[in-house]
Amino acid sequence: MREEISAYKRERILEEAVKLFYERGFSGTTLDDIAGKLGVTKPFIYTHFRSKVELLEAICRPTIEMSLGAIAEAAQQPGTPSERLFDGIVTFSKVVLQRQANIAVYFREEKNLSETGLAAINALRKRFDRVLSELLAEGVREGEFTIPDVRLAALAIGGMVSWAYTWYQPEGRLTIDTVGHRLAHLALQMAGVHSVEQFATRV
Amino acid sequence: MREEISAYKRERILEEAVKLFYERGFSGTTLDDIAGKLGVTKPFIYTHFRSKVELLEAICRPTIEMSLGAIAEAAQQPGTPSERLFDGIVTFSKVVLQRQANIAVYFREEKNLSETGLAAINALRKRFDRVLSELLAEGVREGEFTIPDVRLAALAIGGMVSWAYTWYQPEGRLTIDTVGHRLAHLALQMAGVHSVEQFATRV
DNA sequence: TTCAGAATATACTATTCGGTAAAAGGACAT
DNA sequence: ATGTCCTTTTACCGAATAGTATATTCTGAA
Repeated sequence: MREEISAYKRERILEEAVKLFYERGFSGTTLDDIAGKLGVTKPFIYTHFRSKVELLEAICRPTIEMSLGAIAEAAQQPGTPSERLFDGIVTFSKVVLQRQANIAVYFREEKNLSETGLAAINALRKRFDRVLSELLAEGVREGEFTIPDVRLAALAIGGMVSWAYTWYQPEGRLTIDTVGHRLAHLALQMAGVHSVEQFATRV
Repeated sequence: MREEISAYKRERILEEAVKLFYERGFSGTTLDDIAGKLGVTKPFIYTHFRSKVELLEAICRPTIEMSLGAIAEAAQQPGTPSERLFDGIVTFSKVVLQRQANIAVYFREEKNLSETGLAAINALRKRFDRVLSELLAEGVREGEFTIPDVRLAALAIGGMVSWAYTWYQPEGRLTIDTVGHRLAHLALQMAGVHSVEQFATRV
């Protein structure tokens, strides 16, 4: 019970912090700013986080973990490589767009992470690239994909999706699901899949 | 003569600034750091730039202008849409990778720009997206491309290429030209071009 | 040699802001 | 009511650093 309340407060701090970091940047946001928006004071934040940088890590790390999780889970699902790639990109896109602010803060403020925090996150990203490359390679082996450079293609697909944090507008013409499906579709085209049409309305 | 020397010094400052901003971030870099690396003092920098933010703008703006220029020039060249898209992506990739640090600093430190500086750059980016979208639309009209959502495809292609600043390693296995050609190739696949092979060794 | 004017440095200010020690407030059991 | 423990605040420090006012040095002309 006590823990639940504490966890809730922690979440509220994170929510406000990511919002402000997203709008004004990490160094453009004061701990007093965050506290002020929450109607509390700065030392209150220090009862939940050791430092400003730890706050940043708490924003970035779980989000990158979710990104990796999205691809990794889809990759080990049953189904053809095309199906798994499609589903993986859809769910990965969902993470990127639902947690747009977290993703943006991570990519922008990476340099402000602690050395250990950055190392941990970098390891996750490496795994992300490996899982995606492996999935592409499997598709090539099974004759579904035509990809001259699998590692580069993985980076290209990952980039295409990650990049969405820079342009997606929640109030715009496209829903998160729509963007996810269209990006997944484009990923299959990049992979040289012939019968892409069948995925048009999938999931 | 006086002006040339002054321009040269200005360039040296910019060179060192972009390097340090790239390595340590904008707010992680002191004007004294930059001056120190150059063997001069802080007020010296102020004889060439009004403020730290102006320095940042001088790093970002010309680079974004070059990106736009790369696509815009290729788009109005003679040739089929496929050829123009291919060439445009190759030269755009070149800008991104040759000016990797500038691009990275821009995307990371955008929030630190002045309101007017940001507005100017945003206008350039809008034009970039429009030019690329228009090129894709033309390819669709002429039957070369198959693209359900042209605007989204433009963002996807732009993102795929821009993203390269996050992973490209100048000392790595791939040259800038190689990456450019492979990304252009992937862009054509995304656009649904059938005979992509003919572009494999183009340029 | 001297003297203007440009180029560059020294030395300083004012402020912002992450972090903390110590006090106050509040809930709850007895 | 009172004492205890947990939560939150008040009040403060010290370091960092963008920007500047003033001094100095250099250069090239006369």
